Amino acid sequence: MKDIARHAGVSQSAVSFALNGRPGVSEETRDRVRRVAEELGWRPSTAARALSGEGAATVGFVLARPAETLGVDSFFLQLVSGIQEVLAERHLGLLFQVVEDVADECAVYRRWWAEHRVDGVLVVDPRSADPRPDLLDELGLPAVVIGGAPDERHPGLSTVWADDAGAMASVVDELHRLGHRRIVHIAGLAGLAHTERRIRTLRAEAARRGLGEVESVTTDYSDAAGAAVTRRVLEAPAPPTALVYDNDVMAVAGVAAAAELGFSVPADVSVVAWEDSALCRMVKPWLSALSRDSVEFGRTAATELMALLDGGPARTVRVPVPRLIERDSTGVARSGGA
Amino acid sequence: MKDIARHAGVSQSAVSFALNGRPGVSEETRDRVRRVAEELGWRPSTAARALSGEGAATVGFVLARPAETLGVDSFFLQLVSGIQEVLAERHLGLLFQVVEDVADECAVYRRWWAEHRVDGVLVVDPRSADPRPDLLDELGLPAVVIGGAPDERHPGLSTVWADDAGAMASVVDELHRLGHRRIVHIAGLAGLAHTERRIRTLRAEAARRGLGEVESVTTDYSDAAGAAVTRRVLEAPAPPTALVYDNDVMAVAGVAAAAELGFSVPADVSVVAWEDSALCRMVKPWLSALSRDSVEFGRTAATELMALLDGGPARTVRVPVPRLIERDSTGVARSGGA
DNA sequence: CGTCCATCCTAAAGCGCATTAGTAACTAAT
DNA sequence: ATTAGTTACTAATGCGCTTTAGGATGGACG
Repeated sequence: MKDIARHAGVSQSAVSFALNGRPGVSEETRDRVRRVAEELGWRPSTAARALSGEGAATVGFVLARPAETLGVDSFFLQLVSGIQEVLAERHLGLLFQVVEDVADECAVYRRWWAEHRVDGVLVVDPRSADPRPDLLDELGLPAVVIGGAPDERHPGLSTVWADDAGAMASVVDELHRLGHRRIVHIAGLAGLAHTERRIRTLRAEAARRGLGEVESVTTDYSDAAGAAVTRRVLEAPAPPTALVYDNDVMAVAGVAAAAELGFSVPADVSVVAWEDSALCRMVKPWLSALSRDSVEFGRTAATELMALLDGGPARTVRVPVPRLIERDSTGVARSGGA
Repeated sequence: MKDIARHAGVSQSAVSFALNGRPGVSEETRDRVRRVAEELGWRPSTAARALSGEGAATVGFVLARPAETLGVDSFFLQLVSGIQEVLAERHLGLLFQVVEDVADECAVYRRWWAEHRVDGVLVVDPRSADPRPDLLDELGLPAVVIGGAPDERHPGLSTVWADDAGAMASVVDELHRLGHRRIVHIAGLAGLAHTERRIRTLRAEAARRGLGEVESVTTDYSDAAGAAVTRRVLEAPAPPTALVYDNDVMAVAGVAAAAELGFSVPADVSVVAWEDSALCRMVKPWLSALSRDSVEFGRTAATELMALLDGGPARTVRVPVPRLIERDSTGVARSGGA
């Protein structure tokens, strides 16, 4: 900046005013300064900017997952990709960290906050008794919770969520229409907010329709868990005629497990995967799946965070309800399903 | 820090010396300062540190992939996870960015450099005529190239690589032993260095053994491409008896495509996937695959980068050769394979 | 007893930017 | 012609830290 000032024949402050669109310099000077800056390939030092109170031009994203669990999961990469798209427009950086659990995640937030490393964070995998919103409130760190339910207890946090309840209802609706009466839900991690929301909704919808046996089994999202639970429920005395899996990986593993037990899909048992991906079209039969646009989800979340950073109010935004794509793994229930 | 100085009854400089392990303060004072800092929950402001010449305490990682391509790929997430593990020990941040292509990637490096945002970068997917090493050399940005071949033209860059040539040789070896003579390699992206290395090695190994027909077809790593190429080569007059896929996704899609054409695996055609993952055990038959430890790969790369940041010399490190895990998709060639 | 050197510490400068207070020139109002 | 107001700029300060250049004290040594 000193160089620019010299080349343009003005003071450093004038340069600062000119480049930041602040009043106090003539349009003519502003243009000249801009040109010189361009020529010299100047870019503001984020460190200096941050130090003089402008914020770090960075947002944080923590993924709390044991390293081994980071398997075949397209969701997060797509989410991040969408986030980036929006952040890049403003040249905001994304500080990314993978940790073991939520406690570590909180520690990371504290550190980032103390070190003034980030201006805000994106929180994923909200839980039922989640310490993170409280912490972020306490730290005053702007944050967007991705995938949480609207939360009135933390008016400072924005929320971007998909309507799992509506999606689950549509699945139950369709399965009921196809004659299914015994549905088992192979759910995700027990603590997660959306897992519990799906479980509650399934129960409610089943009750509303007078379906007898619905069951939700929580898992760790792994293919192994998907296969194991599938075997267990299909070997029970009165096996279900429909299985709803909370992710694509478990659904695929489940179909394989069912086949081994002599169950054919969809003749003997229908399968729905929550989360559509290439995976769903890589197995036979192609899996019916709940599809949503994860990239767009990320875009929305990032947009909300930027609004928050600009001083806007916290908001709760709902992305479109995941839509059930019917492929070949769902069909009319065997023997009336009763 | 001012607070600490006041509480401890010393000057700010003394505090700085004490906390950074610099000489110039007594052990007693050092301890006292440390205690006070602890009590006050002090953490250095990275911005201030960076501004006074200490570096940004951050390394960069750019993934040049169109958003849609970010599908079912466990490799990168695992790699990043390994990287993090090492960086976290030193409280180094990871600035992550997804861009469309290499040109954009270069632009990101330039920006990060100009903004003093990162102390070094990790480069993935090296290409055959890659502009990045030159750029990084020019900028003087410490960098580790992940997955490249040793490169004497850029003595400033460290390289961490897996021996694709050795791995490919072992695959050809095994397939040859099983009686296969016609092998098709469904390769990855044409420009990538490791793609070309694998193609060259396949050709060389085939020639060495007098195998006639080997072919490598480059793709975009997608399931669609995997299926399409598989159909094409299997419908040819003299179809191959063995298929080597450059990733797990294409292999799975390929097996499905083969089945549709009436080819049974491994009776009619053997399949090897380059990259082992849960996916390989989610289809029938389980896929034989080249397995490597991607998390460890990430750890190694991060370790090398830190060595570079500490002023160490650039090095070339080879991680263990991927090992062929034989499962159920490989077998003796049909009708002698000839 | 004075000199020299360590040791332990302080004062002050500087990193690159934003910002506030201040100045000079010029215009409009009294 | 004096004052107030406006515009276009400059000087100077501070953000939180590191680092360099001293300053004070005390012990060893001639």
